[in-house]
Amino acid sequence: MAESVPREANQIMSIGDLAERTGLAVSAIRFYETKGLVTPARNAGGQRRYLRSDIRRISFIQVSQQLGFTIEQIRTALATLPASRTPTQKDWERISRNFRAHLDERINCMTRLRDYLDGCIGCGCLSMKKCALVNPADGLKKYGAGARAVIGDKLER
Amino acid sequence: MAESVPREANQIMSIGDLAERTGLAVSAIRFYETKGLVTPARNAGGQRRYLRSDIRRISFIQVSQQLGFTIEQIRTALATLPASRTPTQKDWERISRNFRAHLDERINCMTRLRDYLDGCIGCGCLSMKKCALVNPADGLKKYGAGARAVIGDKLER
DNA sequence: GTAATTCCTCAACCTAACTTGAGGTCAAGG
DNA sequence: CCTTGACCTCAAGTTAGGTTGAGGAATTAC
Repeated sequence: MAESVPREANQIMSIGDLAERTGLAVSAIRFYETKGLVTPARNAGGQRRYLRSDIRRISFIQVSQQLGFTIEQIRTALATLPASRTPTQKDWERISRNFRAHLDERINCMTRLRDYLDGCIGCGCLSMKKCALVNPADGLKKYGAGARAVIGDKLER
Repeated sequence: MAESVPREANQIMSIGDLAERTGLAVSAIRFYETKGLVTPARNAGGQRRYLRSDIRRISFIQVSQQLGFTIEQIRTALATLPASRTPTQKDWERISRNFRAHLDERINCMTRLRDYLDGCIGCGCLSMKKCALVNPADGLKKYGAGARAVIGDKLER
């Protein structure tokens, strides 16, 4: 009896609904919640209830992940969204622009690397000094404990 | 007394030497060995002995990692090098070209994504259908158990 | 010749980003 | 009402790419 109005019409979804809408696993959505990326309301029985606007939020997370951003970076970006009201298109545009800048940087970095590749790996010197491989901007990857050692100028000969 | 000739002059290095030359941690080089990326000889005492050509091999691994290739992809690439002789410049060029192709693909993918970004996240539709975000070529990332679910065409409305 | 390095192996630990499973509750349909 | 499926929490497992540490042997430096 807790919810008399049909959820769908009321723009309110269960976690299963949201999962189906976004293509994410239910467990992943819960995981994102533990990381502070979404904060759904709860109904009387303690079950999560999402708004339709959360679809966009989750989708943003998905896209960002595909672009290689970490959960933490995404969390930071989402934190700039207004908490008091449903984010507007302008809000999303702002975040989008910001991420695009990061993306531009990464594309430039990869392009530079690609252009150096033959002169680098192919040439027989493999000199990292020229390679500009030194600590690529916001790191394509950063696993493991501690920061990845910077590739310095101590190669070959 | 096992090694009378100075190692350096003999083009033979200890793991520590190689680590210093490449900027990698000793532990990382050993790790790469467990993954089949390098297979150094051993001296009488059981210590690893590397050739000068291994510097290039290790460097290639470093570069490839920075470019976002997985250990397995790198292993596969290195496996195409001749085992019987020291790889020539031609050998490295061939691998390099191959990797460059992958890199091109990734750059294209990211560029496409970047160009869609505003029309995607910013526009208010966030339609993944148009985003081409579906399973980016050779995967920017692939963590966790099992393959990442493909972002299908089931978004928003 | 011996002390200080360096190296060896093997097992355990680390982070990121999730998934899986156990044991139990909630909600919707008939 | 009561069964079935969706949800809940919490703990443990997974993969990639390594690092850290213990306990012991080999080299190098003086």
